[in-house]
Amino acid sequence: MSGDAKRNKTNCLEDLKRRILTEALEPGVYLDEMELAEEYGISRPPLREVLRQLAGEGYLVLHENRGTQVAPMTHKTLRNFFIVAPMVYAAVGRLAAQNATRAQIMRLKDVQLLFRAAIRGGDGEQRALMNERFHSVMGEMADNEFLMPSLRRLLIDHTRIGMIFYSPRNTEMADQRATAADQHDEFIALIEAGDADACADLAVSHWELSRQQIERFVTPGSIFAPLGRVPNSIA
Amino acid sequence: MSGDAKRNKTNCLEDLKRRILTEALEPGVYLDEMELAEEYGISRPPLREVLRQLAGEGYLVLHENRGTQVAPMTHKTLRNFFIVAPMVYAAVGRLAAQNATRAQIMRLKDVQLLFRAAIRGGDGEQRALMNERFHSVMGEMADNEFLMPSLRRLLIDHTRIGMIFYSPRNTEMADQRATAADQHDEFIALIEAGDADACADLAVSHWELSRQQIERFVTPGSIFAPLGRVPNSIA
DNA sequence: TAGATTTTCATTGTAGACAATATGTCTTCT
DNA sequence: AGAAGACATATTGTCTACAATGAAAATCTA
Repeated sequence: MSGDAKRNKTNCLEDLKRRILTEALEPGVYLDEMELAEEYGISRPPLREVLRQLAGEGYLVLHENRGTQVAPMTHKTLRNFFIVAPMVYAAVGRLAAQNATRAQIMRLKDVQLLFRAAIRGGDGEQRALMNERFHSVMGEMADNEFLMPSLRRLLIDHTRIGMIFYSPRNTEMADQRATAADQHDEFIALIEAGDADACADLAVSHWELSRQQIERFVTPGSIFAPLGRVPNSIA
Repeated sequence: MSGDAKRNKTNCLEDLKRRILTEALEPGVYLDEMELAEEYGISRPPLREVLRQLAGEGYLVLHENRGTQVAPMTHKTLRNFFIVAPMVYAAVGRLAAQNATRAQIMRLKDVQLLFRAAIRGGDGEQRALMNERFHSVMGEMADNEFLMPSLRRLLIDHTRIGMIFYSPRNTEMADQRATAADQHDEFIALIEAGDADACADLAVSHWELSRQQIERFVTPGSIFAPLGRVPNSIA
């Protein structure tokens, strides 16, 4: 049984990411080490390594002696997101067009097919994950270890925010999804052409589309009420 | 003895960071888990947690079943650094001026005193660490969880690069250090005044100073020859 | 002697048992 | 009855021992 331990461990890592991104594990929720270890068929030490790594990548927050929490989303989170996202996305777009390899472009096209399939099928979870992967691949194209950390962090919350609002029937949102998918195709074309300026501009447009969608839902305000406040926080 | 384990663990984390930043542990070097565990008086599982965390923050690179490596610095590293640094530093400067708290400004002043003391004393290691801490505090002032990851990653290599070139006697470099210290004081003043635009501009100037210093030393080219190539790498 | 195969061994990865910390509950006292 | 303190319990953190992987050395074959 222990022969599969490593496989279980990487599966654990990927699956926890998926559950957090899709909000199957909601922001602010506390995790149980024993429970998770048993669930993934590994013991606690390697699980704890996974949790540390996920904390390092911004999926989780570790509280010493008080457990592990799925990264909370507060009102400030959204504000901060709006400040940094356009800057980083534009930079990634530019660099991706400059540095993409043939193999990466092929991967991007594959992901885009899955993305469109998810939209057609009305599968919100898969749509969110494939969108995340699309922009993650663009990040890899940019090939810059100093830009990637912030991009990764942005994509986590961008994906989670997208999951909150998803509603398959709403025609207005369906239109937005169609536009987003078309923009993805444009990304591919511009990257293949190596047109850095246009790709950076498109990244800004793509962001604007997403921003409008978010803002329309934030006005109620209730959604971003304190999800998962830290226990014993002084503030 | 096990009562101090936690203390040893945090000490281990901080000390490894210090050794990496000061290049006491050189880029590309491989670490020995047993050796480190013994050195810090903890067992391997918690040490491995520390290593995972450091990997998540960009200090280390984990190679499955083949050990842990201090993050290498290649020629491309420097190129990528030059692309992202001005963007992130400017953003941090702007946000720090907008969001800094009284307590943070006091901490910044304290760090600045230590920074100047290190320069006067000719202590290159301390100078590098206090410079890192100064900009780290500015990052905390910016108070943006999406910007911080890239800033942290930049500061790691910025500090390591700075350590390579440090020479206490060279008068030209001494002048540059004096200028840098003065700019730090300007940062403090602008942050206290809440002048975001000026603070962003200063961040760019501060970066320019550092960039010039780096470029002067990179022309030889030998320094950034492949330090710490990944074993069995396909590329 | 050169190459390929097997064996050895150092090092990483994991499991299960133990220790320490924090929270919640129950008692006790005012 | 309410609050403070001590205890009990659940959960986190750690240690020792074992398993598995990979690299290097030694052996064998052509």
